[in-house]
Amino acid sequence: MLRLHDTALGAVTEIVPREPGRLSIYVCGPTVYDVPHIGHGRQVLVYDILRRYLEWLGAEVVHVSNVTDIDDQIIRRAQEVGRPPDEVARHYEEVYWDALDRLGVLRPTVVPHATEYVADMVELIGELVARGVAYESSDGVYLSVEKVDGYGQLSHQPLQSLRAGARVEVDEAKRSPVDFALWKQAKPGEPAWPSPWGPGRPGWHTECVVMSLDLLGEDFDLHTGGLDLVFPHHENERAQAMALGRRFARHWMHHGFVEVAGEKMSKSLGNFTTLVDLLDRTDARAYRLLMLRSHYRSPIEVTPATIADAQSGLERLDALARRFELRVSPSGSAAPDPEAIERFTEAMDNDLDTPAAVAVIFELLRRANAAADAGESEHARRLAATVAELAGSLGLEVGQVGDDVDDESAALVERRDAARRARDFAAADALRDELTARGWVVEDGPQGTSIRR
RNA sequence: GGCGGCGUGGCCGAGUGGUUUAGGCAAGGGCCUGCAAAGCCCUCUACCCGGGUUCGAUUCCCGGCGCCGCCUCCA
Repeated sequence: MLRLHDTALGAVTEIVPREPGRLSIYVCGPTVYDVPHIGHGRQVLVYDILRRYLEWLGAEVVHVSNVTDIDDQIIRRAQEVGRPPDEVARHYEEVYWDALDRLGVLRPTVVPHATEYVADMVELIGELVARGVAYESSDGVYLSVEKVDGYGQLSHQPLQSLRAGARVEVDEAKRSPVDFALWKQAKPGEPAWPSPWGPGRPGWHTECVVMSLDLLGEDFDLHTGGLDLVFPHHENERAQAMALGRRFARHWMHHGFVEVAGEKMSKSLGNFTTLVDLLDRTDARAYRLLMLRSHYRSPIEVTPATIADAQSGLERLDALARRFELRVSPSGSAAPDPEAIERFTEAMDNDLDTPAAVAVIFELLRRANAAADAGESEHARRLAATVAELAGSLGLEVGQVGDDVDDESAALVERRDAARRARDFAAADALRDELTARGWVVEDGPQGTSIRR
């Protein structure tokens, strides 16, 4: 049974789904005003790994992830580049999905957009106003945080401590500095939708409430996002649902940050690498393995050194796949090792302890090679198949398609084999150098020379 | 100031009140190989500091030091 760290609870707890065998998950998606950085890459990998693992266990996963396509940042960016906001949003959303496809991340089951839900949001805000929890002000509508019992319980920030927080800006329009905007009246030139409070746009915290409840229903299983969304975003979502007396997420899960030199990577610090840049120079699987090797709640350093480290590990997996001619295939092709499967699921069930799960995979890898060296081919095959099965359950595909060998290189391989048969090692070494110069890695096996990139 | 987290071997990174060890990368030695590569075997073996609890603490408690995150832009 899967156990996860629940942010509201502050502890690891058993995840009991609303409906047995069916997990409803809402993942806070991107605001599409800029290119995604590798921190976003970590986010989507964390939830891709969770989803794939659940599906591998046999659960049905309904994975909803929103796109915020109207927001202050998008408007600002649109003004900077002199384009309409919707065009800016469409552009960056396209960049986002392209990057995710390259990362090998599954698309969500449903992708709602904020702009598709404005009418529903207006309705929800209206209910909050009718209940006296929200109020209209000079520039929009705000939620009166004091009126929500239990505000601060998700982030463990008592209201008093928030009031004391010196960073809260005093805003004339708000009755209390901790109140937050549900509806923002449009300034001239800004995109606007009709509402009882004048033309404008919804505040950020409302869309996820409306969309998650609409697509997953009350009491859905899991709401997730980055640690920085705990407060205020998720706290404020929760406040709206509670103010309406609607059951919201059963569990909350938050992941840690990608760091650079010990500091959080973020747009505001400007210390980010874009996901596209990373993918241009790194095997996407190496990035996934790098993420898998640390726990999802821990900070992680992404540097050329840590990526190279993961790449080396990945190469061992690929070498195993070559040795056993493994192909990524649906489970069942070879009977996996039950004891290893058990240790693997034990690790994963323990709050997604992927480092321990990866350790199981690498131990199997070593044992598979050792068994093959000892001539125990059946046993070795079984272990190797388990490696492919378990790695695959985390979205780590080993044994991908072979390299296309051009005719000239193939001819060089043949000449090298001939030279080696003739024990003309000087010629064989020269041919190897030639192949190396063409970018091939040359390996001699029992069946002769083989090359790969 | 409030709340939360972290400090493990050359590096990354799990975990545990003691007895057998995470795992990966790197390094060194060996086996294999015509030489390599790949693979296997071996070695390097640690828990920030001080106090407490305990027969015994890296693991629990208290204090300290250092680092990080959130406190309404943020994955």
